[in-house]
Amino acid sequence: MRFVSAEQVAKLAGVSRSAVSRTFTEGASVAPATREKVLKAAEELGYHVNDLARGVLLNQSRLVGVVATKPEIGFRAHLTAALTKALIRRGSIPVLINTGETEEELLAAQKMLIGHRAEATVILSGSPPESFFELAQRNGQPLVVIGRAEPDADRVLAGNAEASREAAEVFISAGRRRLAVIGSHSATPSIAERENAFVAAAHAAGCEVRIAHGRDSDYDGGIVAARTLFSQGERPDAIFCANDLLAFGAMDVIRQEFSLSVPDDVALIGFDDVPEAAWLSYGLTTFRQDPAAIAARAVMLLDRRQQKPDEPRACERVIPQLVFRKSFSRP
Amino acid sequence: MRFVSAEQVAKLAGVSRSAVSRTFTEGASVAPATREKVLKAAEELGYHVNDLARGVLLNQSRLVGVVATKPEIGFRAHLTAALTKALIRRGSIPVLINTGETEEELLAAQKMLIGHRAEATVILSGSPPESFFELAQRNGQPLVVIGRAEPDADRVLAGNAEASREAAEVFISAGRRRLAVIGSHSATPSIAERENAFVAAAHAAGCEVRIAHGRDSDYDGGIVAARTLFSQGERPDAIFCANDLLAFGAMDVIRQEFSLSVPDDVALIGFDDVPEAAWLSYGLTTFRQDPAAIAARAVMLLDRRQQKPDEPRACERVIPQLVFRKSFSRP
DNA sequence: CCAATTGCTGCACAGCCGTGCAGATCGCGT
DNA sequence: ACGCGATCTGCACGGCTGTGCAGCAATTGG
Repeated sequence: MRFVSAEQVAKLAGVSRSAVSRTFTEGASVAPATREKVLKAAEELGYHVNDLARGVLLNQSRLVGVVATKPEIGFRAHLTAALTKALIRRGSIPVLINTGETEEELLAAQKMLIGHRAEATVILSGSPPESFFELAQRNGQPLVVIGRAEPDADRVLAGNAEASREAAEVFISAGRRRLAVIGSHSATPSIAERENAFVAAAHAAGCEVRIAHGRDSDYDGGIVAARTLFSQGERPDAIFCANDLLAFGAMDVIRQEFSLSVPDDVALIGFDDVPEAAWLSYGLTTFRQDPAAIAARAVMLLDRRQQKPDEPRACERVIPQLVFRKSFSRP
Repeated sequence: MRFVSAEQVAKLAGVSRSAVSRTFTEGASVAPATREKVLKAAEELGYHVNDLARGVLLNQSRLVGVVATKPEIGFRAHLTAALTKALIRRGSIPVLINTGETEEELLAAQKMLIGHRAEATVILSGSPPESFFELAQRNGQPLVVIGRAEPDADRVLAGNAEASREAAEVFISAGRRRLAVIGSHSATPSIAERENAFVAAAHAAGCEVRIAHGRDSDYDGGIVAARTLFSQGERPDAIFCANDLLAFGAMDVIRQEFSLSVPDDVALIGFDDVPEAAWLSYGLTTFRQDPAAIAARAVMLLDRRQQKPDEPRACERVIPQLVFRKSFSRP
């Protein structure tokens, strides 16, 4: 199987190979007539520029790595989808690196990206080892990190701290005093930040906060965290969950296992506003994060970095907005 | 920014460039001693084989396109994740083509894949236009289609018909007679097949079936379909939903808006067994599809096709299995 | 000790493209 | 008619790699 080469197109069109190349190169100088001839011949033969060869020459491809653990879960799924779509619109080729549990797989994938001279890498989640950043640095791979304060890379951050503080405030001003927060043992930096900021804000207002952790930041995590909160100690009347999945698990346990009412007995606030939050069974009050907006910022940072490689690291902020639903009404 | 080239490694190691190339080429003949020298020099300089140049020569890259619409939704999210993981394990580079709504975007993405000499393309969903298959065919791009009986490509199919028939049978043998099925107007081939097979099986058993459609095959689709089913005409006592999301929407409407009981008043069976099906609020009886198994079959087909390009098209089947939960108990 | 085989190595070429440079063509003003 | 500038074209080079082929050293067998 051989692909059509520019040589063949040139021959058919009766021009030199350079003319063909220039026809398909942005901003090159070709006479409209030859351009026309070339395009016709290319169409006839089914010619496609060999981006590999082009990449060899320019020493860069249009690949952009998207690194995520469990990209099928919760908000990350939406973020991944939004990001790939934005990248395609930009003319890039999104490579989804679904890093399993092992570090080797991640590093192997990174080497593939470097081998293919990827343009940049976007990190959605997971905590890559130091060597990851080192390798990227060493090979001039621009990095964009989402939701994590990595100082050596451009980053897009959500206002986790601000939002979490707001959660504490609205709970307290609604008269709730027995606060709790649900996080996880395998917390990403975002999850941890939300938990800590909530606790700090509550303390600042003179409120104690019970803390419960699931194993992961998912539905099951919410289940076990809520069970511990309600089976021992003083029962909370307001819980801030570090993401929506945790909140769904908690809500189900509260209602079904402890027969308590949400929001009357217990108020709940989640984070992310995944579509399930609006489902009739849940009606979760939560902080909305717009995946498309975050993706757009990430792409913007990419563009900036490509145009001015030596600019200092930048940081974009996206502010989550509290959406009120049934699980906790506006005070 | 220049990357390290084999030339430089060769110089440092005191060997020819060929030796370097052979060191990094599977199955090439190099003396252990030189190999060692080369590896050491490569390590020191931070050398990575330029896969682009390699690709130019071999006329192929290790990119594999993964085409999906709305890859963040429901079962597709899990399938996408499983597939990318399997591809990475295989040493391929998964490129996630998130086709927006427009056909142009899809075709543009396909051209990028061809331009980069992608090894193959896997289609998860969506209905690519005829020209898509034509272009792939013309450029020798192997195609693997999941969940769709495209005759011109290798394919992985779920036993939609068998499962749907089973759904009808268990409903009927449990004494349910007022059957209904929920599908969608923008049905994928899988969704349509499930709907049709269920209706056919019920008819064969002498049962009428009411049919309701949502706009899309998602939660909102289930909502509107259930509303039409219960606000007019004879109310069904058993509903087969073409996927789990439709079932969740239907279940919420049945319980919350019509105050009926699931499964006492209405039994529900879904399809896919996404994790939400096991959530306490739903407990959905549904057909399990294992994303990892499907992904493994797809990768197997890829391997086969690469080794024997002229083999006739193959078709792998994966059988979904009915998982009983609260929404409908085993008769 | 010599011949034959084996195992490596380096040369040179092929694979496909973008682009600087020099030459060719063309239009235009005088 | 002629000179000049502008526009386009083709040549040749460079970018990085894999591999056939011939040569070389080393090992083995007699």
